[in-house]
Amino acid sequence: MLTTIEDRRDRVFHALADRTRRDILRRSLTEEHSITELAGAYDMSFAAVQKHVSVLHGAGLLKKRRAGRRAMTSGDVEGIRSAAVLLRELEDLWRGRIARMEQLLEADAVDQNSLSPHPLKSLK
Amino acid sequence: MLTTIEDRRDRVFHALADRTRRDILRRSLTEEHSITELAGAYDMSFAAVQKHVSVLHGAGLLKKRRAGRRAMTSGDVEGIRSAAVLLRELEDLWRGRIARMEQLLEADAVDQNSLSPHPLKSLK
DNA sequence: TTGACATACAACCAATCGGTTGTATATTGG
DNA sequence: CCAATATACAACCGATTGGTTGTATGTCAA
Repeated sequence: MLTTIEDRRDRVFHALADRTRRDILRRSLTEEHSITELAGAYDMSFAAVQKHVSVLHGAGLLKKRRAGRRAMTSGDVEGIRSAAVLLRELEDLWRGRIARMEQLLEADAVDQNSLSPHPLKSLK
Repeated sequence: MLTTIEDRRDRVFHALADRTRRDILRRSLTEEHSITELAGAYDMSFAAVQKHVSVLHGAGLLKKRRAGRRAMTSGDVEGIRSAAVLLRELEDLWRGRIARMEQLLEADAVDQNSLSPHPLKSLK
């Protein structure tokens, strides 16, 4: 099964796109919980919470550990960091645009007689 | 329309959970594009790309501007930051830095606004 | 040993998602 | 003016999502 960076990003952001899962993640980051414990906090069935835990686990946001008959879940901060890395990359891209705009403004200040359309559209 | 913080987080992470939308966002963060320009980059219909742009716009990740018959889109970094803020909060939770504050917040868990991260199980 | 408990998982369902095609409307260039 | 262009939007479709119930299995405690 070839799972790419983009596949994992899909899964991480999808897992974070549900408030129940975000809440489960919050609880699991502060302390370890069994699924039954977690299920007691929400107005839904045990199986539904179990599925949410499974989605978080599949995204690498939760770690699971067996303790007798209980399945203990705790947060895995690496998955969160992988999402933060992408957001940081996007912000850097945006900052790069600002840098380019400043460069263009300097260029325009030097060459004010150019009648040609703006050279930004030349990509692709 | 009562759109809470958690509603917006749902929309932001959902918008980011699709690689085509992430790519549109990357392009729009570096420079402004019309929807037709964007659509030319992907192996799908104009309408499909139009929907992706709409999802990104609804999540506050894209700004739209009318230029004659063209709809120009550019990235809005504030939406990205709002996602980054949540991730940072989760990391802080993991470090246990605001565990004590969490306890304080549990005192008024009745409050349904943004401070309550999840609609708690109904206590009838 | 034997219920009661905790989990796993399958089957099912309505709603949403990501895509399509088709149609309508506004704007532009020649 | 008029044809080409750019967008908007509705209707539809198969797949996925988020939930349910039901069943099976392993583990603990009395």
